[in-house]
Amino acid sequence: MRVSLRFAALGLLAQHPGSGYDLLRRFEQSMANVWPATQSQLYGELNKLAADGLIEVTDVGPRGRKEYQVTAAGRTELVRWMTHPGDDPPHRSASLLRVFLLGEIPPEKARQHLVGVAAHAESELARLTELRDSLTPWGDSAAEFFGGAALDYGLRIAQMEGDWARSLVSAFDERQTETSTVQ
Amino acid sequence: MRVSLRFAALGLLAQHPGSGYDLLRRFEQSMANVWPATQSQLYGELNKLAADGLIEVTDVGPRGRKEYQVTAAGRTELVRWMTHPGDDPPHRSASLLRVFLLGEIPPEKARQHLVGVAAHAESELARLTELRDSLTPWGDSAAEFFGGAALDYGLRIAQMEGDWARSLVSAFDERQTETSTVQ
DNA sequence: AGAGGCATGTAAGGGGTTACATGATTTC
DNA sequence: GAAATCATGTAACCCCTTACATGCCTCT
Repeated sequence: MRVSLRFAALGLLAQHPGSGYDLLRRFEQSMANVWPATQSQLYGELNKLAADGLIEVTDVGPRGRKEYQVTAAGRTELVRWMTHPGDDPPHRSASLLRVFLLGEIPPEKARQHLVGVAAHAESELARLTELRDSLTPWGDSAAEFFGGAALDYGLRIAQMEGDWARSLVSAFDERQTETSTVQ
Repeated sequence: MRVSLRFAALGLLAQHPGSGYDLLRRFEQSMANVWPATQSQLYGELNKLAADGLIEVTDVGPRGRKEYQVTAAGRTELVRWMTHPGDDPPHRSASLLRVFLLGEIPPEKARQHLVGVAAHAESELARLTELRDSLTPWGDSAAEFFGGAALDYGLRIAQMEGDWARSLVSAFDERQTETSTVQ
């Protein structure tokens, strides 16, 4: 059983109970960079989780609002998933695919693309740095600690991607001058 | 129109014509780390690409083998996709999701998991280093250059992930001693 | 009374995986 | 002749996205 939105939702509910609507906003805010989810999908998954007994409705409020809470079975299942990796969906990166195929387009455009990748990495780095600095520095719960760790991962990726793209542009330019002088 | 296997297949065919069967092996070998694809999906996509006129059958061999080749329209479409990013599927990382939710499992298990992440990064680094060193060093075509660049990206990711996981373990240990002494 | 937010749901379609199915050709 | 490999395809199922649909509650 693959399924990761399942565990994303289960995990967020484990951090704090709430309704689908509540959860949706938490997906948009804290989790958007790790595991984005749409409204439609989320409601469906919550019903499945409830049907499987991993979460339960503890209260029904105005407008049919359902307050969800993780059950004991749900916690067990969450721990099981978290401590048993190996069944994750494979990584796919469209941006890396582009680079892989960059030899198939005119060199000029290829170079241009790489410069764009570097620029994008820099803006991501800026965005995430700003996000980190805007975070409440007094938070020291476990959830905030690991949320910060995930953010740090993003920052390191952005940094690395910028370094990589810039070094690639250099290597590309060297390569181009080489081949043109050989001819 | 999202669709990336489409362009992965189109791009590989642009590098070199061949049959679905040929392509499948190239997916398993050179492209497995960038954009994995299954046999089933690939044959379906090739038929769609042919129906859309982006590739064409140039020859039919034994066992109904179809030799495919990229058309002019296909090249145009490939260049368009590569130079116009922005419609890529969102990034989802199950392993990062696990870290994000690590506060929901017992600290001991959380730490254990992080150590495992560091170990995995190290073995990935070793695997990719070996792969790089086994590559034909005399290759200097554009495709090989950019293939090497993609591989370098993977190496940098592995390196970064190891650094990150190790620093996280340190921070986690500090945090644990802090809270235990405060009590 | 109307606007905006709260709250949940369904339907259609695309992309991906697994499993099943079939047959031709080459190799030993 | 048997086994391995070549070669393509179909069917069922799951995950995700977009769009549509519906109604309630609060605030002004």
